[in-house]
Amino acid sequence: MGGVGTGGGRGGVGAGGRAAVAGRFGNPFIGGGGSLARVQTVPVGRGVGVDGRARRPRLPDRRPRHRGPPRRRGRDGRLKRRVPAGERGAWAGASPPQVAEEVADAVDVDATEYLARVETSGPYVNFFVDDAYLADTLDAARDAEYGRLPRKGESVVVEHTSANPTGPVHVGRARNPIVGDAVANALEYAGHDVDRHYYVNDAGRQMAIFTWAYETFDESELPEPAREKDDYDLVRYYRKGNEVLEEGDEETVETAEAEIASILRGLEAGDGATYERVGEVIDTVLAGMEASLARLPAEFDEFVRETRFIRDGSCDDVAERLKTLEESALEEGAWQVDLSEYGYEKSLVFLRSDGTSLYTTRDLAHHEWKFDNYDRAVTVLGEDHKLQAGQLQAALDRLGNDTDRLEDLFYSYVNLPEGKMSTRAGTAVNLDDLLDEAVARARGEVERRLDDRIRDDDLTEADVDRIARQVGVGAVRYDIVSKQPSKAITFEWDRALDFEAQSAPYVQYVHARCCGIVSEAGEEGLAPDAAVDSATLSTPAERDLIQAIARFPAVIEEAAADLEPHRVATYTREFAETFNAFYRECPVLTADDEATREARLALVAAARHTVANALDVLGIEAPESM
RNA sequence: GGGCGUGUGGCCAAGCGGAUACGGCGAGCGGUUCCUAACCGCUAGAUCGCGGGUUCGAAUCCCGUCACGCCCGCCA
Repeated sequence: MGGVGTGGGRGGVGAGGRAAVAGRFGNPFIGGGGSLARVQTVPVGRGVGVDGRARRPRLPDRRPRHRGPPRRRGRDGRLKRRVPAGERGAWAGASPPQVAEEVADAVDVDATEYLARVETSGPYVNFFVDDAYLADTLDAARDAEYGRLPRKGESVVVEHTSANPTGPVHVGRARNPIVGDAVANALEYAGHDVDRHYYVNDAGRQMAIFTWAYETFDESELPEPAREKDDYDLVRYYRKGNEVLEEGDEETVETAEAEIASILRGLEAGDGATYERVGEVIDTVLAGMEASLARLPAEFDEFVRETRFIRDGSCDDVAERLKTLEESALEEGAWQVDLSEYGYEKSLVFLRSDGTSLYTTRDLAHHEWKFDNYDRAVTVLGEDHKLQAGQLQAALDRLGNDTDRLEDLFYSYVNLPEGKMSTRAGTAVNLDDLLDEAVARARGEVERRLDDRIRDDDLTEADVDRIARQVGVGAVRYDIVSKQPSKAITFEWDRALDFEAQSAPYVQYVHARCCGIVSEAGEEGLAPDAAVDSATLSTPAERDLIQAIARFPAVIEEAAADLEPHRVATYTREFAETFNAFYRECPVLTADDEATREARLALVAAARHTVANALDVLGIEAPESM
């Protein structure tokens, strides 16, 4: 069991270990790596030594397990950390309660910066923070950038989506851009230098089919496009092409296959004219897909083309190096490498008998290029790519790369109740349609609520548009990003577009409430930046809210380190619940005395920054009114 | 057949070695002269797929089993 207070996972710790250290407890901007570093949420007994000073645990060899917030809080509203004492190890033989006592006794509260007291409760050791911790949290969250961790000086490339440019982006794959974008955001917030890449498969058979079909069929043979957009226009050729290949007569198929093969050979040979033909199709479709993804919004720093690695010779280089391996062999004219030492039964073919490369061969060159340009590489992939990704990693390792720098994040596909979505078969729900429907339904909600609106802020038509878009798109993203990627999702309109609790609007509403309070305060000449005595904030609801704010940087750190953006979504939901309790119980502008008004206003401002940035990580807009 | 993943109240779902399993939807009841009710409170509903095991302690780890999904191409 690891020490919770220390960095743990591969995310590393910030300068001086401050970020992660204080982060487990809450806030990386406060604490200075001092006292909080000694506060641990650790089952005592394993790995944590209580020496004379009893405050410096060993670094864990595994990632910490106790990451969550304290579920229970002290009646006084102070932070309690549960520390179950037990397991075997240093205290073998001692009962958990005894160990807890020893640990509690060994902690010198006076020597810490933020600890008020330490208590035991059966096998648990609870640590309580003092007012200084709350005050410093409030202070740190005054910054609109609250939650952004210190720069780590480490570059990461996040490759996501990378859907073949065969047609409009559909919902079956929508998890990829949404999760990928959120992971990239989380890494950025955690202090990494992030680039977002879309890897374009422009060298495969699919694209050759597409190009042949585009050049062969006439528009008059095709149905009307579903939408006046280039990707919808061109996908008709792709579908028609596949249909002919599957159902056409022998002669037609033969001719087509000859043309397709010639296109593939042209690409492999680096033939300029072929590149131009294929490029025209790809550029057109990709531009359409890019526009759809931008609505999420998911944007990319670079579209990396597969053919690039053929043209620059690096794919050949990889193949040549693979050939020299002991495990490689020429079988029936095709080169393959035996990866059984990595647990893969079947050999990986890296050169066809006609000498052309395969997808994985090019991807090997692609990844070595990533290693040359970045410290780490993260790839978001559908679960059907697991085997291929594993073989890729094994081959990369065999070629002498440090594959610890490579991490994959897999997600299950979104399916329809009646089965899979397919571009080719045209059975998919397109992302554009989902977003349109989401915005339309959101608009309906906005208009329905317009009548019984208490707030007198006269929403304009533009405001209604804005809110409908923010809420509609946000709901779609939240629905997807809030779930563990490994779990399968069955797409149902009503479920995906539920604006009730536990959805984006629920959280967005909290932000709008914060903004409403701050702006109204401004009208009364009250700014949220007065010096605040945190002792003024003494009710449980206020304390809980400060603690929720304090947790945010740790949530970022963990979501980034573990590539689990859904944790940020869970956090936003819990945060919203905590804020709403505060909202219900603690009037801000109408508070009894001036000191309370100012202190609560500062708290609202801090909450606003927190929820705005948490939503930002998820790629969801934070409306100032709704 | 083998590999990987998933299985938590009627439905969705968090938690993934620790204190009475977080929430939502749906069901029932209640709350708005007061900073936005896209909100809040209360009630009912869970042998955490099933069977073993490890542990002071298991939804969480191990073994087995069942169900569902994905994968096992000189496709991508």
